Amino acid sequence: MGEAVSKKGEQPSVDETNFETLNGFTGYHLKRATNLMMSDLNATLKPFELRLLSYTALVLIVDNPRIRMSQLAAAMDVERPNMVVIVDALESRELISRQRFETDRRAYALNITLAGRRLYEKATVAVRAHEERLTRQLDTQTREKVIEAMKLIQKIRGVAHT
Amino acid sequence: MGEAVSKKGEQPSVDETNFETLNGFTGYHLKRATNLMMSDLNATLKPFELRLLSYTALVLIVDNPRIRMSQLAAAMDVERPNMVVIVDALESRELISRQRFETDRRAYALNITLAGRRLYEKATVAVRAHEERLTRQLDTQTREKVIEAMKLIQKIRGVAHT
DNA sequence: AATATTGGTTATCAATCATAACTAATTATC
DNA sequence: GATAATTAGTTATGATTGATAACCAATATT
Repeated sequence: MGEAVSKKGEQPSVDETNFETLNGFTGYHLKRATNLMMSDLNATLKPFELRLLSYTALVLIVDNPRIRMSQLAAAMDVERPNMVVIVDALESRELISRQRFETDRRAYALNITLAGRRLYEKATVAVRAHEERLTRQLDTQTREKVIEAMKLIQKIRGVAHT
Repeated sequence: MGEAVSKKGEQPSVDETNFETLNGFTGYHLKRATNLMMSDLNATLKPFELRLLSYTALVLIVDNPRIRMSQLAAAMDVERPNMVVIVDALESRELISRQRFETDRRAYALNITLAGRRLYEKATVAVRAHEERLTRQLDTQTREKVIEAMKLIQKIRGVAHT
């Protein structure tokens, strides 16, 4: 990206790219920073054989014992069919357990297993380090301000629509 | 979405999801806000039959007359083969033109056409409105601070690696 | 001149994400 | 209390996106 080497003195100076217009867009910067963070996060999770979505599922199951698959899917903004694959993978590694609800025998109660909790703990240490690494250059106040701003953006109802 | 309720003495209380841990992560908020913005942006661009990447290509070609495809691909962090499809589509709509370089006859100089510029202008008005709509709740100072923060994050060299 | 490299292309493949349709169980309706 | 409608989870499938390998033509390197 970005910094190109000034090779030769050609006429149209083909070597440097002008990002003028894009630089004016908040969304542009947001997307690029997010891409970087997500890529780094995935690399961070790889040693645990977790990916963004499977780790997120783990976290939500830890924080929400006996959560249902559909609730988890809604919380993660993932289609239910895709949630099945994620949950299947976690269960086959015995990181979580499925248990029928007695009150509603269609649904499963998802719970973390002991192994799951251990992996969660270790992965979360790594994730916090990753977060610290990538936001180190921001002072605490800035970090909070950024989070507040992101929350405000999320409050918007999609105005333009599909 | 959900505010966590730590009500006690209830049953599983399946209705509210606890996002405690995720809420502590900057990357989580960044990703959600970005997803929302990108989704809204795509909806914004749809009337112009443009998508994130094709619009970005248009912008960069406007700002960088005679840019090469490979330079464009590098600027957009897109693999060259995928760049071809984007450029093909724009060219077949006669929004841009390909022209061989005399100095290097392997490469194409990409230029905006008149129709391309007109579409660019219209689309950019819509994009600016979209930006304004989604960041209206942030005062100017906050907006700048956010952009600065995103730039800082992008400065980081990916520490964890593939 | 022979070789390596670069710009662009084609074909292909893997990963991601969404949709339709199905079952079993529950809830709603009459 | 039977029937219809809805919900939870699942299966199969399809569309879209993004990445890789191999190739041709032109330039650069030695």
